[in-house]
Amino acid sequence: MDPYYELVDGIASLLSEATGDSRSDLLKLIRTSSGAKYGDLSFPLMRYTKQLDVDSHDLFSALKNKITSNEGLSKYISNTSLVKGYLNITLNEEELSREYFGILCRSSVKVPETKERKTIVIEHTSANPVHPLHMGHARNSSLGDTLSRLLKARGHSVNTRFYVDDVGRQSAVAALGGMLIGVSIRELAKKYGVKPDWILGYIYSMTHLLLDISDLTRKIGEAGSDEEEKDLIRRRDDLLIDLSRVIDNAPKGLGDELLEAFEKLEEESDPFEKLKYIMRSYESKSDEEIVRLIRESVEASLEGFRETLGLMDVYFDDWDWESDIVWSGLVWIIIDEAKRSPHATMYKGALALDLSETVSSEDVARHIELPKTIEIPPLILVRSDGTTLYTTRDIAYTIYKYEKTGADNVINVIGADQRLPQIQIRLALYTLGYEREALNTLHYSYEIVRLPGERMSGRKGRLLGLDTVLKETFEKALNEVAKRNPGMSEAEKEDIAWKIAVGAVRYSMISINAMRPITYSVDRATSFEGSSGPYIQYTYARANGILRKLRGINWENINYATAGGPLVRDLLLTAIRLPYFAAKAADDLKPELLANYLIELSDKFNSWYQRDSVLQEEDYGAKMYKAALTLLVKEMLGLGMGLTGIPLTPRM
RNA sequence: GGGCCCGUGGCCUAGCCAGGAUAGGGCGCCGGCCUUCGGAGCCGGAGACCCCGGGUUCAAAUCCCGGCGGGCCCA
Repeated sequence: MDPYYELVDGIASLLSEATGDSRSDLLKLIRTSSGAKYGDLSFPLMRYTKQLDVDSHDLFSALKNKITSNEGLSKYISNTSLVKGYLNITLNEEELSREYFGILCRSSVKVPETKERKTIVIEHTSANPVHPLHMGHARNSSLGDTLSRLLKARGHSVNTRFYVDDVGRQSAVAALGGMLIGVSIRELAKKYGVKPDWILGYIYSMTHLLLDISDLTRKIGEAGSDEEEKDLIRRRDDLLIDLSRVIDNAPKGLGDELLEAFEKLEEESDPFEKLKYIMRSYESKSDEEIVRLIRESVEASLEGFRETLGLMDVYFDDWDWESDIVWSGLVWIIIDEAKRSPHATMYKGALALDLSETVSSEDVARHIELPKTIEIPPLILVRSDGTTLYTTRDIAYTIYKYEKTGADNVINVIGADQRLPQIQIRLALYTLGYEREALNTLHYSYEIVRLPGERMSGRKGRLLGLDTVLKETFEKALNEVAKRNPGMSEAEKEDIAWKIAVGAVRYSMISINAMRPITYSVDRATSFEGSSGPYIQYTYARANGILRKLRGINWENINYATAGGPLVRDLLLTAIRLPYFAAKAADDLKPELLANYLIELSDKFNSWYQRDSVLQEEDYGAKMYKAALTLLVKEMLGLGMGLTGIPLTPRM
């Protein structure tokens, strides 16, 4: 276990005994002020002097007694004082140094494991295969992957899943486009030298626009009034502009191929009938050729996703195809259960589930964040034409996740714009008797990533691709690395530049509270200075550089009195708190806590380092202390970087 | 029209859930630090009615109510 974590936890226990409040409540009240001015740990007594009706001096001495008479705790504490109503605890830096240096010498630093281990499914990214990944997905992946790393480190058993959205109109549109060109996505990718997910993205956007344009052209012919006709023509012109932009962005020749084939299709048959046929036969798995076509093109796109996510160091345990959930019959089992349910109803002519009773249940109100007064309309499960809705498939999928893994909790990392349907899904689960699944499923929502001025739209070809951002950042990083390391091999420079690019992007995505919308600025997110991933990586590299030159630490000859220097002491205490904050970041599902802490630790190391030389230290024992402290910082930074997916950079 | 989220120096952001001691950082701006443990850094400075108005409290950036502004969702 982690000594600092144990120490704070132990103090909270003692305070709990004295005040009668729970240990976890008191844990929240203990402040870890890093400025040594007010003590290293402080606890406001005011609320309890009133609550317990005691004098603050009496309360203070009682608490002080409890703490100092506890042997396990008191050895780490050098002083307790009462200042302005606060109980201030000063930690014993020498004792803590000994403890942590001992850990470094024997093994390695770790996140303290929880006593309540759980099996947790994290579904994240789950991007639609018809668009290449954009910066919104980068936020999703970075959050989801960091949460999974944190929870694993905390001792939970974590299973990560990607839900492949291959059922519905969008993949059918993409398939239609692919069908028209008549060459597989993989071959097109090879032919044009472009990643398959981008090829499919272009084909989807173009086909989608061609369909809309075709539809408008028909409507223009049938327009009843001049006014209506004008409006339709204007709308069509807009789409034509969008189309020409997408064609310009796509590899040269691809647009022409598709345009030609689409015109031929329009002459020969109705594209919309064709599309409907594709949709229906895929969902019912009735046409082998269609199934093969969609599966193949989606799989090709996923290959592109894996390549990008691999660069980001994001991997999944399982890939679930939406079509498999449909074909397995699970969706229809749910629909049957719904039909038999007393809450079954008809809404707008379709089978729906009445959620009103569930909404008013107290059990639900405690676990699911419901809007205050909103009326939740009945949830439609099957369209009047017999096809299912994605929410219905999502209900089945949620149940599937629990069945497949025996999970205690499911965390779905999904954009905040999906809030309402996500609430409906959980309410529907509860209504159908899947209470456990409903109450233990969390929608981990995050706000959108916007481009300055507009929303990203894959359909219109307006998106900032993750591949594009990574490549740009990589180029910028490579330039910097080359400047600083003229003698280094190209391969090593590139390897380092990729690490920097990933560090920059991942940090920029997790360091900001998920509820805050991000207006994306390439400059800011790919900055290598100030609060940034590369700043942390740079600090790590510097610490590593010192250790490389030191060639080993003599653990027997450390002068622990060195711990008393103000900069050294502050750095030490900041370093040893990292596992504690990592545990908190995991428990609160707040990666940004750890990201910010890594910056704080880096700041303190850099300040110290600038003023207090390790290698030039003349006193041997002091030099060894500083060496061990440098190693401690390096190990703590490395631990935190590993948890946030910021690649380790021994050199850069 | 209704619901959800956000509002902290010019810009970005931490703190808000769990009220408590001079509101932390970063970018940008101004002035310093390369006879070297890596300047992607360090030191110093200017810059904040914590969106507004009420309320609760010994104490409010933080909690409650009412506005305003922006985003998202539903209609």
